[in-house]
Amino acid sequence: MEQLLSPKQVAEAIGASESSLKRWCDQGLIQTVKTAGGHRRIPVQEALRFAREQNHAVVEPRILSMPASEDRKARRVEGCAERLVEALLTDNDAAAHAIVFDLFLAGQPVSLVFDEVIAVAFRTIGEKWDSHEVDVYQERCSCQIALRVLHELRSKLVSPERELVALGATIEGDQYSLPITMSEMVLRSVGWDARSLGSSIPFDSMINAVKRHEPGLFWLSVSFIPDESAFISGFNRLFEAASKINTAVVVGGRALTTEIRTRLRYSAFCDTMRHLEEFAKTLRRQTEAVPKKARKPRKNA
Amino acid sequence: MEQLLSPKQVAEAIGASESSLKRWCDQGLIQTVKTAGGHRRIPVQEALRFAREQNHAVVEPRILSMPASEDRKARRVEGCAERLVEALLTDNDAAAHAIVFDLFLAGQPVSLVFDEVIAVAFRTIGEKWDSHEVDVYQERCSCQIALRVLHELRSKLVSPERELVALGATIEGDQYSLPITMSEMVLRSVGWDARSLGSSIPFDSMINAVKRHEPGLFWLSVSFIPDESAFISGFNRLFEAASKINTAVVVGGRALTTEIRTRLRYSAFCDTMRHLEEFAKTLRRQTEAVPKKARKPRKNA
DNA sequence: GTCGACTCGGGTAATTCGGGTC
DNA sequence: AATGTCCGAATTACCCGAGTCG
Repeated sequence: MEQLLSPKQVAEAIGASESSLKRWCDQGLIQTVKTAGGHRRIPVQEALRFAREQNHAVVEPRILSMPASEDRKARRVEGCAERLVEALLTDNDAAAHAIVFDLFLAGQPVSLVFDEVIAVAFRTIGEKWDSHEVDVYQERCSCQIALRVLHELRSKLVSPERELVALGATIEGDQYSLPITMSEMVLRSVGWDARSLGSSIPFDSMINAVKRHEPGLFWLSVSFIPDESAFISGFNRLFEAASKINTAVVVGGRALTTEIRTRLRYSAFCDTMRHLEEFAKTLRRQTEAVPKKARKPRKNA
Repeated sequence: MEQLLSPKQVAEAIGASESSLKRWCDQGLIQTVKTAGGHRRIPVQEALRFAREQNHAVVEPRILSMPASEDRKARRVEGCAERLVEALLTDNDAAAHAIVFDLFLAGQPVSLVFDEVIAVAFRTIGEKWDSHEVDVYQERCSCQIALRVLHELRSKLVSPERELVALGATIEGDQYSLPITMSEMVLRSVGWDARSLGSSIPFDSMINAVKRHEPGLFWLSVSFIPDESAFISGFNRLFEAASKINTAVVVGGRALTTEIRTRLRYSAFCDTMRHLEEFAKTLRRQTEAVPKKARKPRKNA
C-alpha cells in the first residue's frame, strides 16, 4: 500500500516552506498524485527520493516512521507505543524522538503521552525481557534513549518561575529514573516548579531536603523496594516531617501493592501520570487561593 | 531534529558578513545542503562545529538555540569548576548550562571541559559530602543537572554517521552514569558513533552486545566494584570475547586501582577523558587505514 | 450534512544567488 | 589574501479568500 503525504507534511519533514514545496511539485521536481478535488498527494517514496537527491540531509524521520493511518488528526496515541518499542529496541534515537515530539507538538498532554505511550512501551519491553526476547543491555539502552527524549522535551517546556516548588525522589536502592523524570515533567507541565532530587535517596536526606526547601508537594516514585519494613517506617517519618510544614506527599509506582499502601500515610496515591496531573492541578489551585503567609508558617532563615 | 539555517542567520550568529559565509561554504569549510532552487542551507550542528573550530569570534546571539549567559567571560577553564560547584549545589540549572556551554562555544575540547571542570566539580562535591557539608540529595541532584547538561550538549554535536561503532557500559551495581555519558561524548566528538548501553549491565549482556554489534571499541567505566573477583573474571571473559572480533577494550574509572589493573587484560587504560580521546583518535586512524574486510574477519549472518 | 482543519491558487515582501568591485 | 558592500535576477517565505478533505 502506497503511503501518501500532504505537501505540508513533506515540507515539515525536509525543513522547507509549504509554498516552496508546492512550487517544486508544479515544476515537476516532485512527482505528485492528485485527488479528485485537485489536492496534491506525495508518495513517501517520492518524498524520500527527492530528499536524498536534493537535500541529502534534513529528513526528519517522521516520514520514515509514520506508517499507515496518518491523517492530520491522527496524531493520536494509538499505535505509538508499538512504534516506540520498535524504535527503542533498534537503537533508533531519531525515531523515538520523533514519535514523542509529534504527539507533544500535536498538543497531547504529557501525562497522556507518558501513560499511553512511554509507560506502555516499557511495560512491553519488560515483558520481552522476561521472556528472554530482549537482553538486559537493550532494556538499559532503551532507558537511556527515553531519558534523553525526556530531557529534550523538558528543555522545550517553559520553566515555571513561580514559587510553587515540588520535590521528588526515589528511595535508596531504586535506580529507576524514568518514572521520576516523567513525574517531574508532568508537574512542570501544570505549573509547578518541580525538581527531582534524583534516584536512590535515603529518607533522611529527603527529610532534610523537605525541611530546607519547604516544597508545596513532595512526590515519591517507587519502582523497587529493597526492604519493606525499612521503607514503611522511613516513609512515615518523611510524611511526618512533611506534614509539619504543610507539604503534600504523593506516592506512586509499580512496587506499591495495596497491602503496602494500607500501612502508609500519604496525601495521595497516583496510579498514573494523569492522576498525578489532576492532583497537582487541584492542589495548586487550592494553594494559590491561600495567602502566602498562612502557607508557610515555619519559615526560617 | 536537524534544523537548517540560512547563511544570513549563521552570519549573524557568528558575527561575520554574509558574503564571507558564502565564501566559506563554497570553499568547503562549512558543509551545506542546497535547496532545489540552489539556496544554501546549513545544519545548526555544522554551524556550531565551524564556530568552535575556527574559534570564530564571539558567537553572539542564540540563533543556534544555545543557552547563553549574559556575560560570557568564561572562555577558559580556570575557575569554572568552582563556579560549577556553586551552580550545582544551589540547584541553578541555567548557570550550570551556561558555564559548560560557554566553554564549549569557545572551542574548548569536550575532553578538557570534562576533565578540568565537570570531573573536578564532582570531586569537590564528593569531598564536601564526606565532610557532611552537603547532603546526599544535593549530590544526586547535581548529577541530574549535569546529566541534563550533557544531554543537551550531546544534541549539539554532529552525529557521526560512520560505521565506526563504539559501545560502552558500566558494570552491574555501578550506577554512576555521568562518567559513562562523558566518555560517550568524548568518543562522539572524535568521530566515533559511540553509544553507551547504560549502567549496571552484567558482563554476559555486554558480551552479547559486543557479539551482536561488533564495535571497533568497547569502553567500560568503573566507578564502583561490588565484587572484586567476580569483576576480574567477568571482565576477562569480556576481553576474550571482544578480542575474537578485534574489538579494542578500554577501561577507566576511579575504582580501578593499580592492583586490580594488574589482573586485567585490556587494550588501554584511561585515567582521564583526554587519554580516552587520544586513544580513540589513534585507534580510529589505524582502523580506517585497514580495509574493511580485514577488520571483521568473523562476520556472521 | 456539518464542521474544523487543511489545501488550493496566486500575489507580495523578504532573502538569497552569483558576480563584480572596493 | 581576506573581508565587507552593492546589484539585478532568481528563489523562498508569508498571507489570504475560496474550495476540499475526512
